[in-house]
Amino acid sequence: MVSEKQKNILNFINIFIEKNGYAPSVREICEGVSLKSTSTVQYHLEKLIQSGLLQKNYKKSRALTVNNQLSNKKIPILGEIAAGSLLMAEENVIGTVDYPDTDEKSDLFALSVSGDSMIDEGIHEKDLVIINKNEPIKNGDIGAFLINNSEGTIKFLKNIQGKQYLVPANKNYEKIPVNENIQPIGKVVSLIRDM
Amino acid sequence: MVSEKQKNILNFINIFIEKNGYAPSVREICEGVSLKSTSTVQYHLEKLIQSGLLQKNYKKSRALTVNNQLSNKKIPILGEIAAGSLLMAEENVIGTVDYPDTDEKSDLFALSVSGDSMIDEGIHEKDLVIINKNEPIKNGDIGAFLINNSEGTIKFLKNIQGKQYLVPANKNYEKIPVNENIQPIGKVVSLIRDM
DNA sequence: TTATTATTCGAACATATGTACTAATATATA
DNA sequence: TATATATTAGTACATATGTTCGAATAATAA
Repeated sequence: MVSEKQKNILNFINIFIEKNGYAPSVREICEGVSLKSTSTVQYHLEKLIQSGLLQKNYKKSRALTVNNQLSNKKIPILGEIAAGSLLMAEENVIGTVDYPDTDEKSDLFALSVSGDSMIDEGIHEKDLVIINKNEPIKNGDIGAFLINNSEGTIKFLKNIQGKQYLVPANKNYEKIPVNENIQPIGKVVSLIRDM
Repeated sequence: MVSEKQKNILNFINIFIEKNGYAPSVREICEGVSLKSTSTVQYHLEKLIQSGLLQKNYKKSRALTVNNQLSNKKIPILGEIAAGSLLMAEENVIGTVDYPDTDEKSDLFALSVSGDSMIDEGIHEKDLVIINKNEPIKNGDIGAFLINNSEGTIKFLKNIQGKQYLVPANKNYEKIPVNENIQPIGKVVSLIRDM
């Protein structure tokens, strides 16, 4: 529905606002996206408005607002996972990380990776993994699990010959059969590494 | 230094922006703070600018920005790197990513990783790497480089026996001696992977 | 092919908007 | 008191800016 040029324009507006603090004029958009005519821009703006991606105020200068409902929210970073039910207790929050809020229903938190059991998947020690507690861990997904109500871990969830296993991505570790001592926390949805 | 009326105006501008997403015009400020003349508003705006509380762009409509420093900024995601000097051209921007703005002097952009030359460092295809153009790439750092003014790549920068090399993290690739065809872009400061 | 839709341009128009200038009034300062 | 500074208003001007219209071209569907 929205063409490449329209996405291009939307991006330009976004970046312009971010850089300048106010929206670009029609003619500034012209320059920014290599269009010669203001009416062409007008045309695309109408399209973007119809698509609900942009809002405009009739006859007002620079009165554009982009529908970035994707505001950012601060996600708690948990340190040690003490006990299952106390998972989100304030005592365990060691920091926050900014993360774009994509989904209203998602319940996110971050965990600092310890150990190298997922090294072959490019998940390193001290990487920050974002976990969505509301997203189920499906076969083949990487998820966060609580073992014996005390130890938190990141592993693949895999179905092998009808049985479920937590599978590491490291030949030096063994897979762990899923039993009543293993409690799923949520799916790993993102990874952040600062270097 | 700043009078009540000026605080009043600043407050009105702040609320207006919060409500509408763009700054008010001079005449809208007139109405908002019960002043009859645009020149009176102009007068107060000058005062506020002198006090460093407001910024304005000469002759541009609604180009007011209040000095409220925000924590997050949108970083452009570049697609193909066409040619060296065109690196940041709007045509190449394929999206934006939210990232906490840590440093005023940093000039950040994001690049989607293509290829597997850094796989042993846990940098996968389609990972997003954040690059700071203003941070020099030191020995042992991972940096972004432009080869032959056409191809962008992520590699280790390593000093081996007095010579500089771009070193991949993959046994299947060879290291590349740094010469005039290789142009550093910036240091890789972060990695984001969505799963 | 023909018809339809999407995209682009140029030119002109109407006005929203920032700016400049002068003057009047209040408020402080000497 | 006189003098300077702060604040407000009115008017007019220049132009930055959104909008409209008509037409040409490109892309797509029928």
